[in-house]
Amino acid sequence: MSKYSNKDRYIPTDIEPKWVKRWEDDGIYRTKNVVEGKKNYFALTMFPYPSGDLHIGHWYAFAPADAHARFRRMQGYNVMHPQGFDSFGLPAENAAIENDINPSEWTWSNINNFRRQFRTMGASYDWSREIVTCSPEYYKWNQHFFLKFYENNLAYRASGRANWCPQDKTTLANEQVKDGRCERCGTAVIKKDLKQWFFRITKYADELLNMSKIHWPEKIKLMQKNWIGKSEGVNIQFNIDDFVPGGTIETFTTRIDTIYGVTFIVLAPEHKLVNELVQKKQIEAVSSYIENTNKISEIERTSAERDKTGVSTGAYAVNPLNGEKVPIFIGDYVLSTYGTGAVMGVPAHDQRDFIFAKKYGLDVRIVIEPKNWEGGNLEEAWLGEGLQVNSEKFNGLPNNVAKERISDYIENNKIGHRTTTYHLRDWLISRQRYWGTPIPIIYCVDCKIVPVPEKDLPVLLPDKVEFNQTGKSPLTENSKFLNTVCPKCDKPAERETDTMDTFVDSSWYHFRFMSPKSQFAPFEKDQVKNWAPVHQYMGGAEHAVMHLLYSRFFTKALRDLGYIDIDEPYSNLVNQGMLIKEHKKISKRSNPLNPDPVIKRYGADTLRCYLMFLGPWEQGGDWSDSGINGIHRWLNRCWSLCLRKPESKTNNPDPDEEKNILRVAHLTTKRLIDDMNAFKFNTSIAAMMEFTNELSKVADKGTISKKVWNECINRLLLHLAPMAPYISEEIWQRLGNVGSIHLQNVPDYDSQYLEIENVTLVVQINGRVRDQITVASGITQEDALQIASDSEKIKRFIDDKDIIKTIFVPGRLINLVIK
RNA sequence: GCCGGGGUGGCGGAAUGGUAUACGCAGUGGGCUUAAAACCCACCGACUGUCAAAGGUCAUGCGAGUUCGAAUCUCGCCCUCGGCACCA
Repeated sequence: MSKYSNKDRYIPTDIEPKWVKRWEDDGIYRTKNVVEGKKNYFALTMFPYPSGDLHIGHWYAFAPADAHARFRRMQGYNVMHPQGFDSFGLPAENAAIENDINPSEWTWSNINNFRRQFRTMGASYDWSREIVTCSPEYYKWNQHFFLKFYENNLAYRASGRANWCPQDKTTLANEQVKDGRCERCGTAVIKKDLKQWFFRITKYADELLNMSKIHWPEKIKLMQKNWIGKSEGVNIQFNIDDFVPGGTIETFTTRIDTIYGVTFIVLAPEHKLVNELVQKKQIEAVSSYIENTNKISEIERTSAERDKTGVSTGAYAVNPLNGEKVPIFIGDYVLSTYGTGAVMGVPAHDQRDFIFAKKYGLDVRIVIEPKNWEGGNLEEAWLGEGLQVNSEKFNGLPNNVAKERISDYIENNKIGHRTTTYHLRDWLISRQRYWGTPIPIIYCVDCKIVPVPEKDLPVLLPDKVEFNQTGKSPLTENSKFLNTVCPKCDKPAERETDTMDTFVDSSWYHFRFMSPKSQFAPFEKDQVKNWAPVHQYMGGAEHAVMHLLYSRFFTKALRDLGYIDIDEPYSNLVNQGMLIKEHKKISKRSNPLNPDPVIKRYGADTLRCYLMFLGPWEQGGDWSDSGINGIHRWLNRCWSLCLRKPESKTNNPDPDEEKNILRVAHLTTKRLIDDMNAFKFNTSIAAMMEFTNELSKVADKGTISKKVWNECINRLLLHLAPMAPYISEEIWQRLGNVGSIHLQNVPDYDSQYLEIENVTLVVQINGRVRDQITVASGITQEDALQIASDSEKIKRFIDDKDIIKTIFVPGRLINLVIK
């Protein structure tokens, strides 16, 4: 028989389920919209897609975020920390195709599973605010916004070459193509000509570049800036009247100062003037070149390492500044989607043009004088600054001055104009898939594009469809859905069968949490006033130029449509890093890490704390199977330390020991508050461990009074509560406290306790530590020098030497510079 | 190629101009136990030194520099992990 009954031991599996139920019954995490005397604080994590199970990556994202939200709650904020499910999307549909199950059933069963597993985690979510994007109550509002966007020219339908994923059989937005591959499945993306729906995000390109109102990691802001890719330059027209009567080729350049160095023009093979320009003897070469271009993959085509190729059209264009005729080529290194789809070739000052010119024996004419140039040929393009040469009346000007003068000249003579181009494209939202929000549009032979009237929303997604994988939306084959009547003329008409990109769902979900049950509006204005913008957003960096960009766009669009009056969705953003295991990526097959056995063995508190302890959250961490033992041992120590029998405490305290333990206690509080504010969970826990180590040292010595001891224990528990909600609550209750620990306030520190009488001063000789002396903390430099030079260890060094300088850092060190 | 994060004991990591290696893991020795687990105590960068110590030297990717003093600041490299990449 064990000395202790189970009642006295820390058995996580006994206490954890009990508290989940109790917290839920008492509704302690239910958030009121307004609480007198408290500031609102909206803590949000990027909501999950409900795949099979809540895996360790979810835990790593959500548990520390929950601890932070709990910490803010205990600091006295009225915290809303909601959770929901981003539940439209391909996996459900793919599961349906593979296993012949209904996507809706599959999704809802996963959601139920997630709900259960989230409860195990002990997160402080307000489940009464849960939202599920695949429910009609939610996606109705996607449709509503679509219609508003359409009315206000923020949504439009256009045909063009769209990114197409042959595996997922749908189009993709530019942001969802990474390295020429589908961001989801990694399949090489091809181009397909299709009529698609777009959101006009480019309207906000400039405003999206302004990030003065968001406190986000520099990295994310930079990624967005690069993605938007603003560049200022000039569109200039080259006359091609000899070949196309009255025609011109417009090229975009950021280097108009190099206009006199143009020795050729290159058009993208898709450029609309190619057919008109191509000369008889070049027809065959040009068409076979275009054919080849269409054959190669997008990855290959956009690879920078690839040879630059092209073919002459046989036509010439006239440089409007010097009247020179230059040959026109087509080449696939010129992209039809950027600028005007045509570039002026300046081999002397652009490396790509240089390579192209060398390959096809074209002239290289220097117009900006390179540094140390002696008139010889170039080995590579000169990209630096310099004075204009070979540039007629602009000769001798610094090129950045010439840039402005030449631009003025071009505008005055109406041969072109200053312009700005962006890498950012409009957001393609059509998806040829079933499991998403139906786009609320009807096509009528007479009335053309007709929006579904607001009163007919939601356009419900039909329950049953056939998955024939034709590359068209499965809704196309559901005649009941497809066939309808025109709302305008009542004649038979057809519905749009594409569904929306699921990033539409997540672009405004944070607003829905504010009034999740609202039936007559997507969200209530009053609640937006109470809660927006999200004070603290937390999630992975992989969404930098997808969700986080779309969401900012949506906020600005909704503002302009009068729904809200804020400019940004998320004021503060923190990205967690990646969790790896024993130096390798975690993978279901090769390096698995399933949370379930961990919880069974150690409990959720241990798992939560270990995830926070194993490294700095923002940088990611390395899980070790043995490392978790340390956290479990520590929680066990906390348990026995806090629940010691009162007999072991003394009535004859030692004032010095008490002073010291109170100093450590208050120092722990200071460290904890600072570290939690900075999301440094690892050092927060280390601080608490040091505190428990100190408490252990004095626990049996009988030098601490009951009063001081209890003060320390309470302080420890209140700091532990956000990280380990179960064990702290259990101990709190066993100690006879009334009310949940999670409704208490975090104690502050009192700096009077931090002061100490004596400090250890390091004595250095020439910057090297030679001794340590204990002195009064307020000691003067003179006294410190006296004590230091009396020390035997120091005497050895300074005998027969001169002290030429003394550096004194109060409370830290005294450094003697000797010669 | 460009942009960003990072490189510290056997391992995860701490310290952002002032005692490098906090905290934890692993390891070693001891206690408790019939035994094991658990738990408790002590030690734990390398080299040198000693019966033991005291002490000394070296060490934060590499090389220079600034400073009384550098993991921390500056310059130049190397490695690694992310992101972007023919954007005219």
